[in-house]
Formats: sequence, structure tokens, C-alpha cells
Amino acid sequence: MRRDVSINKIENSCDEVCLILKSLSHPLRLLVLGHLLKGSKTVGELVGLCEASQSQMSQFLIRMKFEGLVSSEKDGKFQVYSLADKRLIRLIKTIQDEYCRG
Amino acid sequence: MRRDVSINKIENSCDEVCLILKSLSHPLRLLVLGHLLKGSKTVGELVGLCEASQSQMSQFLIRMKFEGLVSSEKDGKFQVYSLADKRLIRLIKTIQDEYCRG
DNA sequence: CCGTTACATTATAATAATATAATATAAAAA
DNA sequence: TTTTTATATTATATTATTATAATGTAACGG
Repeated sequence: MRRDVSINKIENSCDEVCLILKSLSHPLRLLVLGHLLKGSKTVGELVGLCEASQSQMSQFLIRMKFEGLVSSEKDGKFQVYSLADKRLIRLIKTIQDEYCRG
Repeated sequence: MRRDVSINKIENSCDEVCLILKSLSHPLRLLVLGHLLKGSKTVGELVGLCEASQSQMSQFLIRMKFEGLVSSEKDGKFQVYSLADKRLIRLIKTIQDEYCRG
């Protein structure tokens, strides 16, 4: 007999998933991730694209890096950020598919 | 020429989407929605399944109803809640697929 | 070396979310 | 009618998030 364990699975990963969702659930962070979906960006580029303060952008990027959503590498004096996680990429694509059409 | 407007789309719907994501990004609410994915439930059933207080469950259900994530109908003295939105159903399924396996 | 650019860090005040408890209401059972 | 069950509402203390500003640092150009 095959038990349905999907609820157990969601119970077990609930806290982890919620951290990720919480990170997504901010207009600026979601927008940043939307831009990163199209390619890596420097902090300055993201500041320009999202009309946010440098401080706030930096804080949010560091938070998202800590949470494993983005990664960064140094390129000269620039810090270049990109999406770190394939699951996240698919999740953001789903969000865009479901909620960002028409 | 076809311009890529997905970023504009996500900018436009960002606030709306973020409300939904914010609602998802709480362990209890996500768990409730996971249970509702498998069928309608009364408040009491959800309280039992999720080990939450009646008050908190009621508050969260009302919030999610207000936000359009769940719907409810009265059945005798029971209030029966279900998932209200097909997009939400697909989103929760994606979350489970990506983050609740292995 | 000095200034500038790019980014990070720290501090703090304002706001929002959460847990909890107490009370209220409405339907059904006794 | 009184009691119980099921759910909703209100109030409040605690904690977390957020915006903002100010300062720090490291790399590069002149």
C-alpha cells in the first residue's frame, strides 16, 4: 500500500520553503530576481533598474545570498550577482507564467 | 520586432503577487494550503491537522479568504474552506515539486 | 597620494507580523 | 432553555521587517 506522504514532505520542508518564499514576497526582491532571471547584474545596474537605494539593494542582495537564492562573484571593482538555484529559477518562471500575463 | 516585456509584467503585478507570496510564506499558512490541495476542510479539521490554535487558524483563514486564496461555504454549523484559485493550485504544486522531494 | 566609484556595514526609527488570551456569536444538542 | 460546539472578533505584547541615513572599505584612475 502506497501512502500519500506529500503533506509530510511539505511539513518537513515547510520552514525552509517559507524562508525562500518570504524572501520572494517583497516587491523589490521579486523584481531583482526577475531581472536576474535574464542575466547576471552588478549592484549598480540593479539599483538603476529597480530605482532603489544602494543601501537597500546591498542589504537585500546580501540577505538573498545568505539564503542561497543568489550568488556573487567579483569582477574588478564590481560585484556581479546571479540566480544561484535552479529550483528558484523554475519557481520564478512559474510565478511569472501564472501571475504576470495579460 | 518583439520586445521582451516580462520584466514590465512582473513590475506591474509585483505588488499583487507579493501579497500572495507573503501569504504563502508562513509555515502554518503554507501547511494549511497543502492540506487544502487534497480537499476541502473545516476549520476544526485544519486546527487538528496543523496543531494550531483555533484563533490563529481562524485569523489566517480569514486573511487568506480576504486575499482570494481560499473560499468558504457554510455546511450546517461548519465552515468549509477550499482553495479558491487555479493559479494558486499550480503554484503550490510547483513549490511541492521543487522543494518537497527527497 | 588623493579623490572617486562601487559596494558593504551599522544604527535606528517606523511599521508590520505573530502568538496569545479573552470575549462574542450562532447553530445544534440535550 | 441551557449547554456545547464551531467559529469569529478584539486586544495586546512580542518580535521581525523595513526604510533611511551615515559611515566604512576596497579598488582604481589620475
